[in-house]
Amino acid sequence: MKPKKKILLKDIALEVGVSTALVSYVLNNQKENRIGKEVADKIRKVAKELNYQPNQIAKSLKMQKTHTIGLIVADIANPFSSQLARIIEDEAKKKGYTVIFGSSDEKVDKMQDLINVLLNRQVDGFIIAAVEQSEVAIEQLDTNGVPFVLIDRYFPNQPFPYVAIDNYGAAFTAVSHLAGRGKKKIGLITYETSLFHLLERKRGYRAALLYENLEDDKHLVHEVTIDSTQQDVKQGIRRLLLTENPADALLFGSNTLAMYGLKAIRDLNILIPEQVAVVTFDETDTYNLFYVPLTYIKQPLAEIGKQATEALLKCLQEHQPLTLQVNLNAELVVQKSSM
Amino acid sequence: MKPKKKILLKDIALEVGVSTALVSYVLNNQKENRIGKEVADKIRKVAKELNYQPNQIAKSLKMQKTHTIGLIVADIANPFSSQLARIIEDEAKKKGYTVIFGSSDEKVDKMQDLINVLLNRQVDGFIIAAVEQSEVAIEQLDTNGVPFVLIDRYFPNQPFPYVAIDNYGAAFTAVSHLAGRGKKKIGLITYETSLFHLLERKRGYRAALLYENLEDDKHLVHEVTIDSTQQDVKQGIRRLLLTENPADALLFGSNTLAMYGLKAIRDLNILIPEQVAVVTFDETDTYNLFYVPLTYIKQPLAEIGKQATEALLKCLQEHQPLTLQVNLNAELVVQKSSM
DNA sequence: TTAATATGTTTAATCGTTTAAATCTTTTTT
DNA sequence: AAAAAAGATTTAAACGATTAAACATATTAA
Repeated sequence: MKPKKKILLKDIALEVGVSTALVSYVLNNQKENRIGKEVADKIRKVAKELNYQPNQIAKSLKMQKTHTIGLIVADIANPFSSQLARIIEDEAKKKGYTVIFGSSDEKVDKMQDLINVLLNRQVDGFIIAAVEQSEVAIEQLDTNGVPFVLIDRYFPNQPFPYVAIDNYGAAFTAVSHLAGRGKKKIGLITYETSLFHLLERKRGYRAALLYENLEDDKHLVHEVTIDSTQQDVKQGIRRLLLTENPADALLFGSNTLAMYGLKAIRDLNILIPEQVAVVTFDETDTYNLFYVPLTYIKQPLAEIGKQATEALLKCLQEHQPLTLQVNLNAELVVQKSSM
Repeated sequence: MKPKKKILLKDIALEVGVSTALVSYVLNNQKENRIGKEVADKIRKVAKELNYQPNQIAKSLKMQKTHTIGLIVADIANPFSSQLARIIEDEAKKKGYTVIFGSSDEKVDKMQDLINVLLNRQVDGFIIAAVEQSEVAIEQLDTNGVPFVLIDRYFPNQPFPYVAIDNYGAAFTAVSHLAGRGKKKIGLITYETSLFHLLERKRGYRAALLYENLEDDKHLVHEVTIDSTQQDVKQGIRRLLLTENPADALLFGSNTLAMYGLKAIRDLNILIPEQVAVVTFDETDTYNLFYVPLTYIKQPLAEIGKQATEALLKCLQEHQPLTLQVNLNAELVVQKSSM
């Protein structure tokens, strides 16, 4: 119950009968050749005996490094975010870093707020899934010399480091695949947003339609706001499928959209793939357990998380400038929903 | 590019022409009645102009409080964990705390390691989903006077604070429900573990069988190790369902088990609920999108996360001893899989 | 008028580390 | 034998905040 006394450098110094400086040098393996072998051993022994655990806060203050990185995602409860978080956690731990996270809920001000809080806590760098309208916030980080890597989302005309996928290519491949299966009216359900990665998905979708000589009808695209609900998506499904000339295939722009959309499709008793073929972005367990296994665009989350973390930590440790701008390939996993 | 100079208390003091002490007093609203109105205003104005952001590390060192809590879950990538994480994040933020998380992968040594790392970082307290064999580690926290609250899992014979559900009752209700639907051979797929919450589920299952006058056959229970895979669970499904006298209902002890189990059931072309009724612990979106909506035991995650966080922070802020031991009720959401 | 009190601000120690510079010893070189 | 070099350790100043205690000065009380 009574907080046990924390062992400090001072305690070891006292026990061994030397100065704290010497203890510090020894425990950090510095000035190795200058320090007496016996004293060094004694210090190490006592440190172990007393189970000395350095106070990282004090260390951080002095060293101006916290060995902490800030992770800002849209919503840690979303599997896409939490899977990335797990990878980043592991990668960070390997290098002795810990992760503080926060969810922005796709709101700039929440994101800005998180950045501020984490900066006050002196995180050494950030990994950020940037939200709409957050370019200024990111720019500010950049001008202030705070190291960061963007993941998933990025800004096309900015030199900011990022790791993402080739969203254009992924959407293009998906639509081509559907066209190859004889689909003529391929719909897209996505967000009404200026987020570049989503625009790219739309651009890929359009380009593929053009390439495949398919109709690029405005009515085949349904956009919902980024914080929309089950109902809003259901509305879109109705619009695209319950009409005299319905879409014969659908591409969902995110896992959440697919989630809502599939629920709506099932509730409306529309059959996949007989009545409508379906392809979606992102992978969730759901897609394999759905009554018909779903064709999906599998993002290389492990690769994204790893590259982002590695680059950031390398920058932090070796003081190199961050320059990576990576677009990884996403894999189209073809299952029954688009056959 | 060049790190912009961070504004310190000293800078404000210099600008206003007073001591840092005074600045600190003003910005922390201390000694209010003792401080000259004009100076105070000037200090506040300059602080705002220079956009002063206090260095939390320095503050933490001095105050011996980091306003950070450590969250240890089994795996942040698991929706169960990440949903809890989100709630805890929000609750913590409300009170000005941030969260550092780590995944234990159900391993004691990883958990112990995380505790050590986070303690070194001087987290003020912990929220922990304890793993098997971790009683000693938790006891140690307790004797060292480190505040913590356990979630989901807990130790029955220990006075440690926790927030969990009534696992016995939940399992009992689920099995009763199945019995009420006329099921006679109700199987259980769970982990081979000494984790109390899982034992409670098994106990609830058994008690309900007894209560309903149903056979309590060892062959109806299949246990897999806590780090088992899809294959191991499939094995269990085979054992319980592909036999001359198969189970006519199944209760899954966790979301991961259900995930694996359902995949196996589908792959084996066994029909739910015609051939086997299914109820599972935990909620995931999957369960609603599965070809037949699943009956599941819905844990009040928001309530768990909130109560745990609130209690912990209250303890931290008001220095009250932590005593809560809460078992919340879980709700059985009946859907088609058990009809 | 002097002492006591109230008001406003500063001084300086502190939190637990790190580390450049100083100090003291011993050994080597000349 | 003195000077220089090498070896071992300590001193003391940081890091950026907080805060008890000290210090002025102005006001009130006696």
